[in-house]
Amino acid sequence: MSRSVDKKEKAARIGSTAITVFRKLGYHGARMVDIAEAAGIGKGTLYEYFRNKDEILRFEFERYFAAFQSGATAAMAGADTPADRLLSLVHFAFDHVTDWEDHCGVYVDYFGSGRRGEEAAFSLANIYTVVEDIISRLIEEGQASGEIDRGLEPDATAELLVSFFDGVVLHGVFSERRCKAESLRAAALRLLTSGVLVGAADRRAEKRGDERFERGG
Amino acid sequence: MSRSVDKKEKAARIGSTAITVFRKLGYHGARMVDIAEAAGIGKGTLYEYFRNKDEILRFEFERYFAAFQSGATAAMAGADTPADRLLSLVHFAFDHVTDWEDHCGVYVDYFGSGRRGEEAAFSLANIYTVVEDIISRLIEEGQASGEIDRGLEPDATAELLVSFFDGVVLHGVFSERRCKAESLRAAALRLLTSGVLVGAADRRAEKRGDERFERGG
Amino acid sequence: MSRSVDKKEKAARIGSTAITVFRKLGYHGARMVDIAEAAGIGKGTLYEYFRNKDEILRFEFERYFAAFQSGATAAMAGADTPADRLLSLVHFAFDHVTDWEDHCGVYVDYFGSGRRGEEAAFSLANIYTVVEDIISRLIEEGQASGEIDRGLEPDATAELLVSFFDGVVLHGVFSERRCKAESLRAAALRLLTSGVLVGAADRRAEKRGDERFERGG
Amino acid sequence: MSRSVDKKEKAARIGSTAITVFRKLGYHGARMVDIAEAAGIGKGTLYEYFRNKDEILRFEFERYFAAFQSGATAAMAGADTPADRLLSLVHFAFDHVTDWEDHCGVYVDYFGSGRRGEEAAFSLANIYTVVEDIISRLIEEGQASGEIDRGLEPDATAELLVSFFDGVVLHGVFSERRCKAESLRAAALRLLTSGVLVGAADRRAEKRGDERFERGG
DNA sequence: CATGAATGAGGATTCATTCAT
DNA sequence: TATGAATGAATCCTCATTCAT
Repeated sequence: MSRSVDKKEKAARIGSTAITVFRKLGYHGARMVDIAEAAGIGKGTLYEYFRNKDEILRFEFERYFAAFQSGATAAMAGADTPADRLLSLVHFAFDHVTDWEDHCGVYVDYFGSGRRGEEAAFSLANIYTVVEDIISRLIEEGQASGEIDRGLEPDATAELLVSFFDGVVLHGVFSERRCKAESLRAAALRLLTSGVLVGAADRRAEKRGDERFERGG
Repeated sequence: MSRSVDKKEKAARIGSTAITVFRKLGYHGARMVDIAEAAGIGKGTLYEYFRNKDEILRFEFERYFAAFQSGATAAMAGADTPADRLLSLVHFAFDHVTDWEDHCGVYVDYFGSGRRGEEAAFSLANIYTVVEDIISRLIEEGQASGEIDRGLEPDATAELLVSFFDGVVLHGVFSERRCKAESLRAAALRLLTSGVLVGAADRRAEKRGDERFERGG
Repeated sequence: MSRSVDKKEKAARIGSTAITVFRKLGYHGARMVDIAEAAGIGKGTLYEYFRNKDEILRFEFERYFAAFQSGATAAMAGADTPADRLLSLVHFAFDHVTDWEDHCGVYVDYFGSGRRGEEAAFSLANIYTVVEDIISRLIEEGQASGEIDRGLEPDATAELLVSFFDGVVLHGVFSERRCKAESLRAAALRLLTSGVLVGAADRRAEKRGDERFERGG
Repeated sequence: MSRSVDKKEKAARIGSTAITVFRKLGYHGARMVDIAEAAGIGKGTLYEYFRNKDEILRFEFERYFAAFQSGATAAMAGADTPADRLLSLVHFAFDHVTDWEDHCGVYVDYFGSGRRGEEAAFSLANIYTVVEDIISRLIEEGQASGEIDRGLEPDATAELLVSFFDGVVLHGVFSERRCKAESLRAAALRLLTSGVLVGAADRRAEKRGDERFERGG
């Protein structure tokens, strides 16, 4: 048993190191030796813990995915209304990206290489489906309870929100960030809740005012 | 003069083909032979038109970048107010992604491989800077004219918008799109203009109402 | 520790084999596979010991150069007068060429390819400078002690002697030798000591006789 | 006829240019394009005048060889005694190297690549045989007439002299010359005629004196 | 368990040569 | 005759993976 624990722990340490290396050198650019050296072990030892290069990434991706799922679940559990749950989710997403920054960068590199339909269980498409479904349902609930704009198409909006989130990740990977994470998060929340344009919000508010009259009438 | 060949045009044809191949096989996965075969030429001929694999991508990236710049400029030129220009830009961005879909996919793959500060002239960071500056100024103008929410921090919002846009691109690369591009675009525009939450828009509208009284008073 | 291999020794064995291959096929004509096969190892293994083709030659050249230097030093150490040292040096040079025959042949091939000023530390020019300086000084000493003809210009003679030596090497490379090494060496020594022409030696001897008289008088 | 003259002349011009290029870039390093460009013609045109890269060198080598032969013959024709002929030959050799410097350099490069027995008609071994035979006979004649030291083995000495000559060439190829050609030539002549060592010449002269007595007695 | 020496499949790139114009 | 576009054979080198110790 203790042996098995040791092995797992060492695999975790290696995997974690590997991500750092992948991040710096790119998945393709990183050689097995680089990882081994960074982990302070021999090249051959790597293969005692992982079948091959891909396997290391899969291992880490699983951790990443699991952390996302449990974190997202927890975030939503702490909120009452659908809208709050949505905002909590966004907050969590920002935190998650910060905590798993290197991972995110690596996945852009790795999954970006047109490997699309390769394996259902091991792809971002997978995580997307899960999250988009959650958000879509959240939106529907929010629309039912009147908290969320009924004019939005739940599926499209969900996909869009996830896309936006990806974009924030991607942007950090592609270019040095110019603004601080905090002001970015603030802008994101403000934008998501009330949009950019003053006129549009007004018009909608007015329209809704009319609706109330009409309904009320 | 020997066999007359329009070198410029042939280079364009090869580059275009290469992008398709890159998209399908990934930049790393695509072998020079693959590109040559796809272009219906010999392996060596490739090197008559491009110094190496990288050069092909650079060539295409330049075209992509140029198209983006001129397109964005044109889009904004056709609009009167800052807010309209912003919306035009968003519209154009969606069109651009559609027109240059393969390119976008390839760049995610290529630039994702931690090659960050390599060369100023050849990186997405470059395009980002340009666009973010434009948007930032647009927001400031919109805020000055009262069209855009003054609570938004121009720089952060600009970076965020570009990030969002990237996200939409990335999402298409990473997973098969679930919604039609049209409904996605509609959702995006609605979201950008008035946000998701009903309450927030209301609250803001009300606040502004108060301001009017105060001002008026 | 894994398979214990004396890396130093193996590198030496590979390098030595490589020289043989270079000699037979020419530096350019020899493919890495040829070397690997001759050494009884895999192509990739070569690169465990040497960064590239060039590096193999450099490695061997260093050995050759070191052997020359220590050998020349030892040869001269065993002689008393400058003239003896010079003759010892010539003897050693002949021995050296015999011992390092393949090397010499390879260097003609390698350094002959107009790569002149490439790298100070790695060129025959280097070895030449060292040797020519030694010989030049030897001649000066010999002239001072009256053993060597004072009419000779030390620098030019030194360069010439080294050139002659090179010529002997080169000749073996370019064409099958017609005479036995021994008779060649004998001829060289005779020629170096007293020249070819009878008349000249006589004339000089006579002149010197006159000088003696003049001095004596 | 004029056509044929044109062709020949152009071939000569191309060949001459090629030698310059070979000299600068090495035979292997020089690409056909380099030669074509240097000659101011198209790559394909090269093949109108020469079957292939090798052929260019052969063509030039033939010129070089012919010039050597006729020059050597003329040099010897102008001298009366064997010893004078030998000295004339040496003088001519020095002139020849100067006139055909680039050629010499190229041949070191080209023939140095272990291509030994390839083709009798096209190799330095060929030229060597011719020259060595001439010199050997010259020495025998000189020995018969008493002008040349009878202790020298004609064949070995001939081979040696040619080797020496090669050495002077080689040295110029391998390293920047330190001494002026003139002082080198002077040293060479002095060395060849009377050697380096004073004592040896004396001893020999004395010995010969004894011989005279003995013979005379 | 740990290791690193050995390996060869695989890919980018070069360049002499051909040949249609 | 002159040309340069096209070509693929040939070669260097990399690196994931194996395996003897």
